[in-house]
Amino acid sequence: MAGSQPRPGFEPAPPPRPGGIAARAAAARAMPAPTYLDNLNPEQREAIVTIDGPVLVLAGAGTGKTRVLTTRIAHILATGHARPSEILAVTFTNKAAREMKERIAHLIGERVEGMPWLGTFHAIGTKVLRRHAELVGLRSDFTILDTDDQLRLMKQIIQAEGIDEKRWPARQLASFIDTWKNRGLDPDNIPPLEAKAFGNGKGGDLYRAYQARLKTLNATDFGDLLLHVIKIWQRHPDVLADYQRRFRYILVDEYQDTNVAQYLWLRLLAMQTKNVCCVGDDDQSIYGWRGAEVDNILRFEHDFPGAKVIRLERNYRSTTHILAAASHLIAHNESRLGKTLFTEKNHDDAEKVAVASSWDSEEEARSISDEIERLQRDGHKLNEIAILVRASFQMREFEDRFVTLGLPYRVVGGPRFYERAEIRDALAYFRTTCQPADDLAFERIVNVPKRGLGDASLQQVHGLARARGVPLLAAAGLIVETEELKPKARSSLKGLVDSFTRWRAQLEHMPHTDLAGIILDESGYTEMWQNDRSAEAPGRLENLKELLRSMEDYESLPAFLEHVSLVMDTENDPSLDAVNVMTLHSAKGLEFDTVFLPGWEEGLFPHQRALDEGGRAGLEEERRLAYVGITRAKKRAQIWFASNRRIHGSWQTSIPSRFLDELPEPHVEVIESKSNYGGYGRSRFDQMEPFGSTYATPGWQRAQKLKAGGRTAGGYGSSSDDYAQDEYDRAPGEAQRGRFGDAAGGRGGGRGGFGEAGRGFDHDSYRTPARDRWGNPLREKKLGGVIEGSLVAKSVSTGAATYAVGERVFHQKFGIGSVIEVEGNKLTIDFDRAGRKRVLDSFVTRP
DNA sequence: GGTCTAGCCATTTTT
DNA sequence: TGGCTAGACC
Repeated sequence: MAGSQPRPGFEPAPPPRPGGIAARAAAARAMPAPTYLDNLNPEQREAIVTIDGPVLVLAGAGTGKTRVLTTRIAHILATGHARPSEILAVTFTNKAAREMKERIAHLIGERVEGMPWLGTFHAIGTKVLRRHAELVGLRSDFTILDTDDQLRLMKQIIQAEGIDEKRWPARQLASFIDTWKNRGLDPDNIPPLEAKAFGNGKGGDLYRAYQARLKTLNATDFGDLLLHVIKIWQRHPDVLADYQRRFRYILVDEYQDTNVAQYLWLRLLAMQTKNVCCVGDDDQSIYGWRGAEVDNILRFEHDFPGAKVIRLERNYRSTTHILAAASHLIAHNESRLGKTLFTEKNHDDAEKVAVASSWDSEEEARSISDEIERLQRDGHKLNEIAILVRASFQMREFEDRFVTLGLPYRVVGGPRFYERAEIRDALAYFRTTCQPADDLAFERIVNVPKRGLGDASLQQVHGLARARGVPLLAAAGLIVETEELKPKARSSLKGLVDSFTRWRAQLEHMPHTDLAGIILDESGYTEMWQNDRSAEAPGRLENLKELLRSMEDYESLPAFLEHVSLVMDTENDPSLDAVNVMTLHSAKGLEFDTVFLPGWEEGLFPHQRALDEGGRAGLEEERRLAYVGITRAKKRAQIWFASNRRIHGSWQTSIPSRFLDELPEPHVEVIESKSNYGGYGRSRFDQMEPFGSTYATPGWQRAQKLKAGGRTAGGYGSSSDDYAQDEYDRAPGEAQRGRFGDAAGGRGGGRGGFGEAGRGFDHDSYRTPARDRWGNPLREKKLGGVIEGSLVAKSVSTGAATYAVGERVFHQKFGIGSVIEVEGNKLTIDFDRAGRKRVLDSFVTRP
């Protein structure tokens, strides 16, 4: 798990006696009766009890996947087949790992503490890599760069290669390299054609240069956490054998999301014992675009001959209608292993899956929030309601609406705590303190707060660092002893260098939380935000406090930094009752009583780009996304589409998603539009050109139906865009109304009018004005990048030339002069025009 | 070295 | 439409 400290050495497991008498006896004492096997269905039980040999568990949505995984672990432990430290359990997200830990703890008690190898691929990769870092030319205290650092590094490399940054943006290179790493390719074995596809054929070289830079920085990116480990295992069979022996049982969650690198990683480990259990659902593979290989799951039986495949199809989550809708839809996909979910519960009185339309996206937001208020009045918890969108821009209208209504909501996903500028700045200070060689961190904060250290000064430091082959901080330490920099820059840089020296000295002697506070205060960083008059400054200070608080859970600053680089998520406050707003992607694995699925329109869902770039495979992945969306619902699912949507600022007429017609009639109820605009397409309907008509046709039929029934309702004022009207609508005392059609008629019941508009508005707990989210995101400070091939670089001699007293030398800034004194690499020179100066030898040349 | 403005681009996201 | 970036300008 993340947060683990690098441990020196590798403790090999004592002689294993799987299922031995002693082991069983010990287990029997701790675990008198295996109650954990109660209340399981036959398939689940089989998936749990079949512990030897390869097993693939195809677990449909809501079939108890996590339960199987955790119980399986409990079973392995209880039967004495392995000890906690001999089980490797891999997940994709920290959240999943955390949940699994909790649930195992619940099952078997405290012994979960002894499961050191339960974690994400990356956390486990880090742990392995720290033990063997030297085998790939790193030190065990390497840093893990995040995407922001990577990008800056790539920018520097692109510049250094003299490539036009505009034509070849660093982002694109980052995505190339990411893709290569996902596929387990290092610079030496990328396909030549791909290597040439970037930067005038220099793609491969840039990748190589990037890796080289990482090594000198003693750093890795996320991909390396897997790749380096694969390399180590491939090149050092003895090391691999150690791990193969250690991990008697391997479990993998969300197997459909593994990429090639992760697959290779797993295969190396599992080769020996073959006790590998992969749990996944090919129908929920929605991460193909970031390298996930559905093939891994489709090929499992081929890769592990004799594998047992167990299907979990008994669904415990949703009603018959919801399951039928989802199943019918997903059956339109061709590449799948095939599963059919069913439920044994009787849902006679359950609601059918609702399909509704609106005139535009604004009305969609209004209608859905009306419906949510209705549910709330009927006693439903907001926490049990979710709005799942395809793309995050769709959230805005909902947020606006919720703010207007004072309806509590939370955005799940979104910008994360550790990605906020102030948090990253603070972390950069801590990183530089712990890791004086962390140039990227140093660069980030060298002029934050402003210290008058701009590009020009930084270039000097960079030039020297490169010439000497030392980190920036060290170079800064050297340069401030000279007169290279302007006096102002020099003294402020000296101040910073001295501070870091001081903080570093305190690292050992002071509680790390105290030190962190001192660093932020002494550096002037806290003060910078205190003096900032902008609206977000208080929030940022609060975030910094929160950062210091969260540090208390870790034993040292380095331990905390490791945690941060691997765990980028923050928990939402579940105690607050609020509507959940998120993308379909981030909804995977969650469930809610009621799910709203807005924006089912061609081009948005399925997304045009998925179709353009992915063809049929792209369409199928979109369909799986739809499947994921529907199966999140326990009791109620409502699908919406708007006839008009604003895209990139201009209004566009849209066609209902083809997925709508892939739903089964008997389980779907078409809901009348409440809008007095007339539901789908009164006027627009006739205007619509059959563009993309092959796709449009199916949706057409649905559109006709909706048109037929779409104009009836229209409560008063429901169509008003007018804010005042809106508030008026909210006056109490409106009569009962039917389920959907007249929801807008008045939001009377529960919430009053004006006075309560802000009720439950807790600024700390959920997002307030939508502006905050969209108008004020993480503005990063721009720091001077590295300038290669600049004037400075030219004036820097590469070797450490030595000069003799009396020798004539040339300095870029001060001109010609005579060496007066030589003290190591520091020269005192009488310049003909500039007078006597102390400079570093690498800044002068022989004329 | 900081601020202003024109031009570009615009799914999905974890580690 | 609007947010972000790079480069011009003060």
